Amino acid sequence: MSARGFLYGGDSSGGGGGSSGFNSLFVPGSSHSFAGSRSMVSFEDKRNGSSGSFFRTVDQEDNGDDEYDEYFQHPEKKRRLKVDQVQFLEKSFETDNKLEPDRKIQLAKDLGLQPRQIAIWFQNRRARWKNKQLEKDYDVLQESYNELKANYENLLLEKEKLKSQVLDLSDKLLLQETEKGTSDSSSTKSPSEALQQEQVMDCVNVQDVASDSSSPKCVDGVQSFSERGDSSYLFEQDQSDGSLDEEDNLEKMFVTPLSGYLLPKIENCDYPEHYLGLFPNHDQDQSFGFWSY
DNA sequence: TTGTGTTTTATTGCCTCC
DNA sequence: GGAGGCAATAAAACACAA
Repeated sequence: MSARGFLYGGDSSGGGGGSSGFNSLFVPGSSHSFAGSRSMVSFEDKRNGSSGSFFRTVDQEDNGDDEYDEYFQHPEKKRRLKVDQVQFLEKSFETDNKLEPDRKIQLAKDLGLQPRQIAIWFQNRRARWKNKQLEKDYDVLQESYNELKANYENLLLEKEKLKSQVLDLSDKLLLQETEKGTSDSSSTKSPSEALQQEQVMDCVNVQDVASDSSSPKCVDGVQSFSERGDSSYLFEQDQSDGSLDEEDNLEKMFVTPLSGYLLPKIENCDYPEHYLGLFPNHDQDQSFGFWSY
């Protein structure tokens, strides 16, 4: 048995103590609320409701002698605090949830309770408050998770949309390349060719993608031009030229909408090979395997 | 009325601080 | 080493549906 467990004026081991200890401490007419008390509510209050205690007991108000007799026969019973007492303690708890010794003594006097009971009440109240806080934290986290999940699902939808858009554009470019191979070598574009190229360039909107901070980044060792800071990566096939400096190169490039690759704008509609050749594993099943969010 | 789940009061053991 | 806090737990009191 701990020293603290002994504070109720009786034997606290296993709810023991019995009425003998209580009776020996009971002082009829005493002005001290704590004299002889070992249960939740001072027994002195039951004997003399007008004593120094701020509150009377529930039983005293409600039932009178029957309950009083029961108390003497079963003084070990646990008693709940009165509503007024709880409200008083709640207000005190709102002021400060820690209990200094002086405040504990004062509250005990005001409420006609044992200082130990005040300490226990604050301890249990802090535990309840902590649980409430945990519940609130959980709700906040849950809400945050739901928001992230919704964002993620929206990004997946956007990804699929962009994916189909790129495939559609690739088809158009391949078709364009095929038509070019079968037509004469004239440098003049047919109206349909010009329209197709215009559509491609409209869809590949450099500003939209480059300024979108939420755009996915390419991974798996594939770096964009801006990450690499080295234009040679994208011009390896044209290095024989050697006449272009970087400023000239930048003016002739565009950023791919999906991965942020910086690719050369190629005149005469011949960039299907260049465009597609810069995507790793370009086929319909794997061409987007380097995406990550 | 009774069985059951929840809340409240209280104890115990361990830990930290002074 | 004592005082006090906390987590885990017991047990009484309470709420409520069947």
